[in-house]
Amino acid sequence: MSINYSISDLAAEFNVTTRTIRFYEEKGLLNPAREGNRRIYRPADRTRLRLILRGKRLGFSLDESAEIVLMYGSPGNNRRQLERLISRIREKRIGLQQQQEDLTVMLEDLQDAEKKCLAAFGELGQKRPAETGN
Amino acid sequence: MSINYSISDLAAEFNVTTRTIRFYEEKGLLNPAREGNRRIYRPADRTRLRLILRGKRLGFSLDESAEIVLMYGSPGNNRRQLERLISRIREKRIGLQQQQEDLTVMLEDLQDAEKKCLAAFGELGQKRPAETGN
DNA sequence: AATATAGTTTACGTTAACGTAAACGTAAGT
DNA sequence: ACTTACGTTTACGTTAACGTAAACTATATT
Repeated sequence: MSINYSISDLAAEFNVTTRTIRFYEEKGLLNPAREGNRRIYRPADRTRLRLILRGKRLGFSLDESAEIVLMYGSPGNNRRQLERLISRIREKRIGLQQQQEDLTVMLEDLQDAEKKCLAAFGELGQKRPAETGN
Repeated sequence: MSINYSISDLAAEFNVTTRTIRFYEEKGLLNPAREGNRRIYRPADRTRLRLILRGKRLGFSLDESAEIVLMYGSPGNNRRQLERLISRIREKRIGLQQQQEDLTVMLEDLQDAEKKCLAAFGELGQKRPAETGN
C-alpha cells in the first residue's frame, strides 16, 4: 500500500505470470530490491516492465527489449557507447516506421475483407452484424 | 522469365531461405503448383508469401498469419463461417490499433533517448553525429 | 563423362520464452 | 498447531520457427 509492489501485484497489473517476471530477472531485464528473500519492486522497476512488455507487443525479442530499456536509462558517458547507442536507436526507428507502414496497409486490407464479408451477407439477405465505426 | 517464379526467386526477392518457404508449405500456408517435382509459384502464391511475411513483421504467429491470409481469399459462403471471420477481423483490428499506440509512444521515447544522447555529446564538446530528419 | 547448379525429401538440432512441478520458507488467520 | 496464501530456488519440459545436414535427382555446361 505504499510506493512499492510485490511480484504478484505486477503480475496482476500487467497480466503476466510471476514465472515470467522472475524469468525477466534471470535475463537481467529487471533488478528488484530484496527485503530479506522477497523481491520488492520500485516504480522504476514497474516502468521497465512496462517497456519490456510494450517491446514484446511490437514483436521485439527480450534481448532487443533489454537494449531499448537501456536506452531510457542514463546514456552513460563513454563516447563509443553513445555512438553505438545512437545508431541502434536509428535502426530501431527504421524498423518501427516499416511496421507503421505494414500496419496501415494491413488495416486497409482488413477493412476490405470485412466489406467483402458484409457484402456476402447481403446476398444471404438476412440480419447482418452491425457496421464498424471504422 | 514469365509470370511464374522458382523457389529461389522468391527466396531472393523476400530475403528468406528456401527452407523457410518449404516450411510454410508444410504448415499449409502455401500451395505452389508442381512441374514434375519442382515447385512453381504463381503470382497469387507470391502475394500470399508477402502477406505472411508482413504478418510476421507485425509479430503474428504463422497460424495467425494463415488466418489472415484466408481472410483475403473468397469469404466462403457459409453463414456461420462469415460471422466467425468478421469477429476475427475485428479482434485483429483491435490488436493492430493497440500496436499503433505502442508504436507512437515508442517512437516518441526513442526521440527523447536520442536527444539525451546528443546532449551528452554536447558536454563532450566534440564532432557529433548529424541530427536526424525526424 | 564430369562438374556445377538448382531442386527434392527426410530427419535431427537449436533457440527463445516461458510452463510446470517439486520441495521448501514465512507470516497471518483460525 | 494447522491451514492458507504468498513467496523462494532449481530444474526439466514444451512449442514455434526455422537451421543444418545427408542423400538423392534433374538439367545444363564444359
